[in-house]
Amino acid sequence: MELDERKITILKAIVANYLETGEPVGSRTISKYSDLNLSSATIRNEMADLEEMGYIVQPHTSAGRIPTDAGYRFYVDRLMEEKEEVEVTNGALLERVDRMEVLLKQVARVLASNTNYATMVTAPNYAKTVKFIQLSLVDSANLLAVIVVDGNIIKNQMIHLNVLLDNEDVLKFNILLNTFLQGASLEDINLEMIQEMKKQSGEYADILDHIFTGITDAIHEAQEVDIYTSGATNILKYPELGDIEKTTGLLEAFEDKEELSHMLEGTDDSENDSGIQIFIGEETPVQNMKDCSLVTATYQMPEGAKGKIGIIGPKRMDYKKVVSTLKNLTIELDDIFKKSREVTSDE
Amino acid sequence: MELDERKITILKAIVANYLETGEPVGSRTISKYSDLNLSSATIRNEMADLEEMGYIVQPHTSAGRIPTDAGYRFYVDRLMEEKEEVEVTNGALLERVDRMEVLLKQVARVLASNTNYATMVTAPNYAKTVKFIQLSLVDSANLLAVIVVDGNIIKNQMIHLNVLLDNEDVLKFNILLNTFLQGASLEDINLEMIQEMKKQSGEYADILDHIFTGITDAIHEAQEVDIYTSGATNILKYPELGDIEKTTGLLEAFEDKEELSHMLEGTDDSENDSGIQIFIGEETPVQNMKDCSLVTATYQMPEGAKGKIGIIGPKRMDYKKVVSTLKNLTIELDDIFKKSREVTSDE
DNA sequence: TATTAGCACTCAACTCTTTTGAGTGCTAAC
DNA sequence: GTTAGCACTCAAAAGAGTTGAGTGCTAATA
Repeated sequence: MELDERKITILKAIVANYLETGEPVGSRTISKYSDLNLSSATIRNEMADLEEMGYIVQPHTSAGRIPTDAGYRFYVDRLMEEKEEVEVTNGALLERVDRMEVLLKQVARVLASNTNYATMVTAPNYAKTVKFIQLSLVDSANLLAVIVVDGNIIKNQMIHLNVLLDNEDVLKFNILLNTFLQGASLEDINLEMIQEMKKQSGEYADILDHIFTGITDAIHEAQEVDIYTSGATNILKYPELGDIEKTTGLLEAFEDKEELSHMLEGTDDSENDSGIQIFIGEETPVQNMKDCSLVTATYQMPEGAKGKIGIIGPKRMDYKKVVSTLKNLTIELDDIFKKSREVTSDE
Repeated sequence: MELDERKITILKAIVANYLETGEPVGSRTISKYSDLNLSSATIRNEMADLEEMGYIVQPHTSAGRIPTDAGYRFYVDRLMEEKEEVEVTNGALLERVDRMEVLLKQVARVLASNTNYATMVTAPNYAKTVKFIQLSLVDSANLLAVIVVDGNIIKNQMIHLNVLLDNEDVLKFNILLNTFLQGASLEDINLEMIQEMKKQSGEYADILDHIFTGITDAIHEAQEVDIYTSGATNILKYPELGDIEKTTGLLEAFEDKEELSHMLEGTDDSENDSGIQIFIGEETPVQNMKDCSLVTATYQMPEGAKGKIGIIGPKRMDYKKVVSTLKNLTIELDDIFKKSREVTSDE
């Protein structure tokens, strides 16, 4: 059987209507709604064909049709023309904020309240190299290590001492650490390097051990992907997601930040020029989301670092709106990062 | 009417039974369950009295009784004998962790999975004074401000420069800042102080402005109470919380970290020696929780700083278990802090 | 040959009624 | 003061009927 022009028109009408109403779509509705001027009987015949081809199903005999995953997929890939007008919200969407963390939290929050879906945003993942490292003596027992990695991500580590150091000692350590570590990527810092540093530090080798533990801790932490979520409760607004168990599962998945960030990082955006990916139902990378759709976008910083934005909603989410919102948002983000770079001038 | 011994026994039996089953308790159940050896008719008479006194109600005629808020309150205050045996989980409950943040997250998580309620933990709130402040030149355009406040809470702020500074300038600033700010409580830092510093800084007054904005930002942030939550989805396990709307409201309240931490900080623990407080139904400080109970505990650090732990569950939560778990937990926390203090020696 | 009108059929959802059973309050007897 | 007994209540479950949107099929139509 062939998917001719008319069948496509009908499929599109069905999906569009279902996205709007959430109710199974009947033949008579299409007969009136579309400008095909066909009787409901003809539509019925076509619908039977579309069902056979796997694009739509009936929830039960004598009900209208709803799209299958394949139906949504076809709609998203081929039928959905995006809203081309730029959103009015643009510009006012985000206040300018300096701290990355605050900015991303806000992105998640604004996006959730704009779309009424659950949202998540990961911090950009750099190929992290150490840019600056400094130890300071806070008091006689505590040494503070501050590590700045590429992209101005700052990590602190308080190191407890059981020997007395004076400021001169600390200065020496600082020189030693910076000589070795500045510009090193986090993977470069291995046992060998540590051994070498210990050798050069002479009498302070023991303390260095202590310090190193602190620093590697901080580095590990810097490597973890931060993720911010918002709008979890929006999930409850879509009762078609079914029973409480499913909802619970979803919310649990949404609470598990680690799994979420892995999931987002795992999405591959290489082949898609806009950086936007849509996962429908079973296509989602996490079992608990198989009754939902996931839309992800990638934003990019001037340094090349990338972060992800994700939206989880029901399969009948407003894909058009979500995609266009995400596009605008990534553009705006790119803009903010570019501007903030101009202000700070070059490195 | 008087609340005699027998009425108390019956009330206790009713509450205990309802906590266990979640079903309204009938007279026949009590007649068999308790060792009073009274017929159900007698129990019925007593129950009518208890209802009149406001301790129990019938959800509808011809149903058994359930406790009112007053009934729960009486049970909690007078009838509940705590489990005195120490929990087996004690000791293994928490791995030792160095970073406060990680530790508290774990507390929330462990507590949620142990109790099956929603949990939250605030970071200890210090009377914060500046302990150490340092500016460092990360590169020509970026100045990093590191501020350590009492209790070794560290805040960073990256300050973008549009003038060139050399290391000597930075050193001057550092001396200036530390002279003025070290030991100052966060409230002390006011306009007057800033004016005075500007005067002394001479030609750099403009830059200082810039720097100050950064520092006050960081200080503000340090004053915010951090809060960690876990087990939000446990709320969905108790359908007696009623319709989806209530549940949504609850979950939303639970997502709003700011409101939550205000709420917890607002609970007054002065008159209770164990530091544990129980809020039942309407007693809870937040409207959305009026169908739940909230149990809070206070833990204490050797420096005197206090933090709160909160548990939200249905009114028919297992108060005994929750209270004893919280007691053990705060003891264990106190222990961890004491130990970590011993190791780091004194300040 | 494609389209359509017409009709019998299906089935979830709704309403209305009946049944069930746990639980009560009251009264009279112990 | 306690209890047996009984009539009464009412939510919840089960059943019966009604409705209406929607279908598939067939025969007539363009």
